[in-house]
Amino acid sequence: MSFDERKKTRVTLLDVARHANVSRATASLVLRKSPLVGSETRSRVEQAMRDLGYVYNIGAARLRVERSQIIGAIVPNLTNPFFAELLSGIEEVIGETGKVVILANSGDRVERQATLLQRMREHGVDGVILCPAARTAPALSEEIADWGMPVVQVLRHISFNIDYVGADYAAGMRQAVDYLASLGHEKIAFAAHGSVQSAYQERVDGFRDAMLSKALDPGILIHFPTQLGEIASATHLLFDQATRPTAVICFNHLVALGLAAGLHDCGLTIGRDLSLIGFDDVADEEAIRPKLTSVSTGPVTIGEMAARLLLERITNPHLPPRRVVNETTLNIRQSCGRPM
Amino acid sequence: MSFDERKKTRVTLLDVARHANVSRATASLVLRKSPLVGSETRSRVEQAMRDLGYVYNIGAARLRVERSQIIGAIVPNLTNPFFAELLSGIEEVIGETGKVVILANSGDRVERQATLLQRMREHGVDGVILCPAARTAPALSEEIADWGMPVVQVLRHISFNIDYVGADYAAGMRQAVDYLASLGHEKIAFAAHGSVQSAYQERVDGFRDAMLSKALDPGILIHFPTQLGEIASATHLLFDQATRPTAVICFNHLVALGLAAGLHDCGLTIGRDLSLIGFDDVADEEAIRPKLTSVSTGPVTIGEMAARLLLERITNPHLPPRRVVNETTLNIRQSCGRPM
DNA sequence: CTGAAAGCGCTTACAG
DNA sequence: CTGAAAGCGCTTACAG
Repeated sequence: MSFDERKKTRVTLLDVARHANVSRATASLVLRKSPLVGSETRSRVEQAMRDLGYVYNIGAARLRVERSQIIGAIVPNLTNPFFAELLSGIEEVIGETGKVVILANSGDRVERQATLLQRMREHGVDGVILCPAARTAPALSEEIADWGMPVVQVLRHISFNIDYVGADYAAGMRQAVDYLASLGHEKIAFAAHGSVQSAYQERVDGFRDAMLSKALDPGILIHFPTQLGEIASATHLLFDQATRPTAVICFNHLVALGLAAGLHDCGLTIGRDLSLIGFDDVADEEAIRPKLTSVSTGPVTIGEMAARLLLERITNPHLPPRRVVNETTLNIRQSCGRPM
Repeated sequence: MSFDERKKTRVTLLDVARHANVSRATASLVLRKSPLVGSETRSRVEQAMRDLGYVYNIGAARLRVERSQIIGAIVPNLTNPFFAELLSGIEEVIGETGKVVILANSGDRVERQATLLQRMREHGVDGVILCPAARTAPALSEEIADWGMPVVQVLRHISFNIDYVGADYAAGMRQAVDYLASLGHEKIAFAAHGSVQSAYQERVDGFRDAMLSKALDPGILIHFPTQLGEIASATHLLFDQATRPTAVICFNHLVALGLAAGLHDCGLTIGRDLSLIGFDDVADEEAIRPKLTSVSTGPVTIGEMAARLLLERITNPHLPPRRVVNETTLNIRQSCGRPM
């Protein structure tokens, strides 16, 4: 059968019904597994579907029923393995329910994010999981409420009126600082990175608070370039400070990777000349030598939780907004030692 | 306005038309930017859309018109950064056209892949980019043809009847072998990994052919565990062979990462005690020390090309099947030296 | 440039 | 358990 012939012979539910000698209504009931239809009839209809090669048309069904079976996911960066793991968690639990996820990359840009949200509304998504771009106006939450669109924020948040799933970044910083302090470190730097948003702020504030509570100076805060390739060659920034740090806590795994390389290039031995703690604990941390001690935030789990929360929100839109803050754990490996 | 009130007040094209004092047909023409409608009328309608907060319903439009504006993408593994980069290329070019991509993870399992394809058909996707799961029956290509569904295969192929975009893995192997041979290596191992599919076969065959054409023994072929964490601890396999290799070519960047770590654990220095060449050249290669010499396959570019090919296929279904095979390049960095 | 009408493929009361 | 009918929100000839 040629492509064109096929077009006009698309088989519909009515065709199936006729083939099975039932009404279209009955065929529809079979499709949706209603108990109203007898087993003999049911199997006759199912056989007809197979015979004719029937394909359910979700789009047509959606027109009648308020459910598209499509979920949107918007992340600021697809290339970052951290977000890839997040997505994998999301796709896993959404996929299990038979729904489908539309993926989009905002590039951390607000205008593009607006376009994507609009596009998703046009596709009638049942809800979206959004990692808001940096500098997203908090007013977006009111728009979202006006639209009546179920949304959960992941990793970053712009409003308390919308569900949120993230990690306890501040606690993670405390674990890192406490551990380094227990080894005797007092001059601890924070190696920041990327755009300023809630997760950034919580990490920076968490670092400062943790340092202050140990009566240490939280003043060594350095911002590293965005591109992984440039981080290594910016390592010297660590040593251009008024006080030279004996340990560094990294904003995320990209910075950790970059600095691990950069320190090697400087001829320094990690864990001896300088202690290094990573953040996020993506798969790589195990593969670097020395193995990186790192604060784990569990991106896959966060993705799964966000997906579950969204599904609940969809079935029950009137729930009060919830916040799920995942615990962090410090995985102690080989990149920290006592200060020299 | 509450959630429930909103539901019943959904604004339709007819509402817009009435508000703007035109017919529904005219409003529809404005929507699709037809030149048939006068500029004064057009702006009146556009104003009405804004006033009423109209949202275009793609699903409804699709019912009339054969185009869902949805593209499917099926990959065997989301967590692998290589596929994340591929996806980012796909999303980029599909997104530019205003279309949307449905993402799904087959887990490299044939049955799950079948479910996903079915689900995508039900959603009426305009086409799908498929990286076929290992052991996919070639007969799938006939099913796809029967469905009349535009498909392009990426990275792996199961049939010559379907468009394909990949990389010239064999040429990449030749570049790697030639380079090592030029340094004087004769005992070169191939560190394989993962499931057997076309890309696997092409790499293995490419390695063997390249070795034979240099009159070298292609017999040192070792299969490493799937999980990144286990590769490092399996490094000893390299030295359990009848002839001890002086260089290793890795199947992909995961193996390269794992072996780089494992060799370090064995107290060996890469580039001196053993030369190592990576494959795929994901961002990490630059961040490892020593920097890994690696064959680049350009996953982002492949994703972009696959997306473009699919768009062409959709607009012109009768084109003969095409094969786009991307060139590979050898990025020489620091992980290879002369044999000891 | 505009209006009235048919139809895309489904679901959902409603009456039997 | 089944049939006839209305309707979801759009597009597309067709006639003006």
